Amino acid sequence: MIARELILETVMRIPEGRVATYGQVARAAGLPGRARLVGKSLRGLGAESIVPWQRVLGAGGRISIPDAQTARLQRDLLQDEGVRFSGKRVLLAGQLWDEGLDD
DNA sequence: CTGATGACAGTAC
DNA sequence: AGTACTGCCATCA
Repeated sequence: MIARELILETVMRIPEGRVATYGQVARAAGLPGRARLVGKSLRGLGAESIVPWQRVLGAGGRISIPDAQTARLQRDLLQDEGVRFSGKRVLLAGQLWDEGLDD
């Protein structure tokens, strides 16, 4: 079983307008403690990817992308699908993905 | 094998 | 609120 596949598959289950943290995705993928592996798996994905990588955030709703360009893209994409921000952070309340029920 | 690194997370100050 | 430190784990020189 390839961890990267599990992670990408999990990220694709996040509905539009919802967000999740790296740690949460790792847990949902059955890989508790591999939050960093999630980031590693998403690194390299771009605007062309079918994977909604923009819905994955750091703890507390912070954008954890080192590249400012990509970080800005993530913010724009999220705001575009209706995700609300509080300054530099995403308001996780009411927008955090519920692993149990999709949508 | 050892040490450094990183789209993380939690805690402490 | 911002910085620092620790725990974590896969990857790589």
